[in-house]
Order: sequence, then C-alpha cells, then structure tokens
Amino acid sequence: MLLELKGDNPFKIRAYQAGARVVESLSEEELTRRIDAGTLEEIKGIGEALAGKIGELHRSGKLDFYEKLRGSIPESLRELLQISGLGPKKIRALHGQLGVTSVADLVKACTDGRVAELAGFGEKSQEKILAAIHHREAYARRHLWLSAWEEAEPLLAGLRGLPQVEQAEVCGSFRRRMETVGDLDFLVATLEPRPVVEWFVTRPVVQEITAQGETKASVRLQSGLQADLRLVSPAQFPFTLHHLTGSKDHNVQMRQRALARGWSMSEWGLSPVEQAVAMRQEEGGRRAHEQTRAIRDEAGLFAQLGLAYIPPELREGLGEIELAEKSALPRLVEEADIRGVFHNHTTWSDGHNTLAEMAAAAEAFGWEYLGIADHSAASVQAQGLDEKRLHEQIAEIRALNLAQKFNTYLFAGTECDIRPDGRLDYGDELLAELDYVVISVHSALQQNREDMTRRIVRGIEHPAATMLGHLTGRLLLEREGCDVDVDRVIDAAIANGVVMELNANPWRLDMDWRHWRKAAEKGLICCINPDAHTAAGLAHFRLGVGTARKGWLTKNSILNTRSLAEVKRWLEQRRAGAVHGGIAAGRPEQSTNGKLHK
DNA sequence: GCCGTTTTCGGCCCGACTGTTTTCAGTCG
Repeated sequence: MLLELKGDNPFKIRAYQAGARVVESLSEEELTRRIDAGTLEEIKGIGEALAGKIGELHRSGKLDFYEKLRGSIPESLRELLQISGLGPKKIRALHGQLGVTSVADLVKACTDGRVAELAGFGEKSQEKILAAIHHREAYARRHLWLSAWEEAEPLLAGLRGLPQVEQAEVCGSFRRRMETVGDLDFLVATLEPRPVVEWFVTRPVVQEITAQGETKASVRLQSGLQADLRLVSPAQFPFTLHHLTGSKDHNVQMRQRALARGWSMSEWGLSPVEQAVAMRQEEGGRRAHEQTRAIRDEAGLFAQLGLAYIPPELREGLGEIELAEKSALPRLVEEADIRGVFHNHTTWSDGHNTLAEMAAAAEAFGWEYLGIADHSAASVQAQGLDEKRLHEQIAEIRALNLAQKFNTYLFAGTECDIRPDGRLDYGDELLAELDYVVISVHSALQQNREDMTRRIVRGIEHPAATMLGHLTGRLLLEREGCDVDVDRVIDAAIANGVVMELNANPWRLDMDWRHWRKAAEKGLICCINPDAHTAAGLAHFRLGVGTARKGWLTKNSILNTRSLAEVKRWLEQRRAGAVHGGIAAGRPEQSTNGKLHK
C-alpha cells in the first residue's frame, strides 16, 4: 500500500503482493524452517530481495526498508485507500495539490468545493467521494457466507427463471466457499442482456445502482452488500465463470499455463497467442477471441489445458493446478457422505429444542446417528449440566434408543469445558459413562499462547477426550480466536487419537480451512459438527462440508462419514484404550452396514 | 521485484464503466 501511494513501479507492487500471499499461505513452522535453511527463494514469487527482507523482519522484528518507507508517507493517507473510487493516483493528486492527508481533510476539501476544481475531478467525483466516506464502514464490511447465501439465493433463482437466461451462477469467493464474502458476482448466459439487466437493477432489495451498462451492472443491496451482474453469451459463459470464480492467484497461474502452451486465456476465451496478439493490435480487445476455442463447460476448459477438473473450493493457487495435471486431486467429501453429527445442544442446556425434537430432525436428514453434547457445569451462562442432571440426561437418551422411536441412534456425550488449567470439567467416572466427550474452551480466552496451547494439549491428553471442539473459539467478523499454537495442538491430537472438530456454525467454521489439508495429511481425523442449538441449526453441517472441501478433506479423514456400526466400534475401542493414532486405518468400504444396528 | 522449453533483459492480464474529457485516465474486478 505504501509503495502504491508513493507511485512506485506497479509491477514491483504486484511482486510484493504476491510475496505477501505466499508468506500467508505458509505455516509458521515452515516459514521459520525455510528462513533458517535459506530455502525461501525456492518458492515461486519470492526472489532474492524479498527473501532478504522477510529474513530481516523475522530475525529482528524490524525492517529498515519498511521503516524508511513508512517515514516518507503520512500514516493517515493509507486510510484514504479504503474509500471506494479512490486509488493511489487520485490520492496522490489530492495530497500533492490540496495537501489532503486524512479523511477529515478530504471531507473538508469536498465540502469547500476544492476537489471539484482539480484536474481529473469534477462535481460528480466530489459527491461520490463524500458518499463513499459516509458509507465506507457498511460498504467495506464483509458478510458471513451464510448471510451472502440468503441474499444470493432468491436473486439467483429469479435470474434463472427469466426466459432470456440460459444459465446463471454466483461466482467469486462465494463459489469458492470462503468463510466470509465481500460481494456477490452474478454471471448470466444470455443472448438478450437488456431485459436481464433491467430486471436485476429493479429488484426491491436494490438500494442503489452504482453502474449499469450493456454487459454489466453493479448495485448496492439494502444489507450493504454489493452485487455485480455480468452478462455474456452462452459460448463465453464457461470462460467468464472460471475467470470470475478466481481466485486471483489461481487465475494468474492458469493464464501462465495457457501461455506456455501457446494459448492466450482471458474471461472471453482461449485463442492461439499469435492470433490474439495480431488481432488485438488491429481490432482491439474483444474481437481477439472471436476464433476462440469452443468449450462446453469449465471441465472442458481445464481439459484444454491438460488438467483434471478443479472444484471451485480448491482454486486458491495453493498447488491445485500441479495436482490436477497429474490427475491427483482428492475426491472431496460431499454432503451426502455425512451419516450423523456430534456436538449438538438441547433444552437441557442452552439449546432451543428438546432431545426428541432434535432426534426427529436428525431422522429427517436420514442420519444414522446423532450425538448430544450439552454444556458442562462450568458454562454457567449456558446452563451447563451438573453431574446429577447429566446422569438424568444420559438415562433419557438410553431410554429413547431402547424405545426405538427414531431411526436415528442417539449418542450420549457432553461438551465438556477445558478449565483454564487444562483439567476437564467433569470427573473421570462420569466421563467414562458417556459414549463420547467433546472438549472445548469457553472461558479465559485471553490466555497467552503458551498457556492456551498447554491447556488445550492437556485436555487432549485426557483419556476420555474424543474430540476437540471449535479450536480457537473465533466468531467471524466479531471476535478473534484465541492465540494458540495450532501445529502443536494438531500433533497432540494425532498422537492421542483425538478427533478435531470442524465446527460448522456459520459464525465459527473453526478449525480454519487453511490448516486442514496439511493436518489431514499428517493423519488428523475431522468431525464436521453443526454445534446446533436448534433443530434447524442441524442444517449448518452443510457449511461445514463446504469448508471441509475447501480444506481438501476427503470422506476418509472424516469421522462422521462412517456408518453407525463403525463409529460405535471405534468409540468402544477408544474407551477401552485400544485406539491410538486415529481411525484412518478403518476402510469404510469394508465395514458392515450400519443400518443393521438401528 | 520476479521470472525464464522464445529470455539474465524486458516483459509482467485485461476489458468495462465512469467521469472527465474532446480521446482518455483512473479504478475496479
């Protein structure tokens, strides 16, 4: 950002951005190892200069280059970049010619009418800047994936219902299943765009139209979410779908790959390089792809570049292209693979539905089993169960199973607090009576990294622990997770045969998808849990499946894709102390049919 | 600042829309 504001070489700026993304994608462990071994430069995107700077920053906590850069630019200029419509060039003009160094300065300059007098600005720019400042918090806000879905779904259904529309999809980070979404990118295949644009910009949920043209429109929805509509011909659709789905890193790598094979690739199509260059010089842009390669869908596009189909969730530029080339991408878990969930709450603690209501809802999903894990006594705020009440609940669960009222088997569990010192909130005898134990941190979240890590690892080492609930306790867009050494916790879980939850509550999606791929490769087993507090909340398991897919998880590394019989056997063995190192060895295909046990 | 089966120099993705222009620059995605 500082280099941008300085007006430095745009390609240099891009190199820094690319380098930053590379560093972000590394675990702390690997980053440190590579710095110590001097192998940072082996990673694409990190050269001599960046490796040197990263090393200096890592060793000393300071970077001379950065300090000098920062000193040369007013700190407050950076926040101007957040104002939509203002880029580095305009900010430099405002700073250089009007002496604007802060948002407050800018507001004053606009209301004085001085901005409109600048070359390249006018009345309208001035108004837009003021409006953008006014709304910048609401506009810059990201939205939970689920909130975005609730906004997108009716619009998508509406678009698909229009007679002119052949295909419609939501692309972008939404399609890639990011945990939060910045805007919605609708893409439509049509030969008659006008009425579609007209329909889109006149929806009642549209608060403001920010752009409207022949082939695209942008609106601001009442929620503050921006929604863009792109319209292309059916022949272009797969190219644009891929392009708008991204991510940026993935697209850059795909284009490089296309170029290496003699193709110029863009959102418009795929054409031979020489032709694209020649036509661009003669005709300009779009016509360059008139003789584009005909392709039916995204799979055809990947195939043209010698790649297996890459699911949207994996398109983050994190090695998916290399594996697609070898047809070695994992077969990702699907919603239909889930046969039950653990970690759910009832009216016994802070849930809103009774045990029987939860069981009925689980049965409606066709699940073979449902785990009940109400809060333990320490979670007073959630009406956690004391020993007596937990005994009563266990009895009720056993009775429901005996009565065979539901086709879904109920497991008696608990979400047992890990106390600040790492001890569990129930005694060993009581824990041993349960079918399984979810251990979670709910209090003293501000503990330092070392204490928190030791606390959680101690919980994991308890012989009764079955799975670790919501690793960091984060609430997306609201509260940072606790500070914990994730790698150490993962290693401890694997060593103790403890499963890691993927909490599918829309606010959590914790453990983060960025950790799962490597963790699963090491042998960590996942359990996708909705952490449901209502019967309707059980449906959130779908968000967990989306996140698991984003984390490269396959059915085999997920506990609750196993049949009831397998899960029962595994839990029994675990409680007898016979299982160590996870359940990866058990092949689901070879198991008995869980339905026998209903 | 990074990169290399055209290269160690000379490239680096590119088109739509807006507002300001009077043919185009800046921003965005």
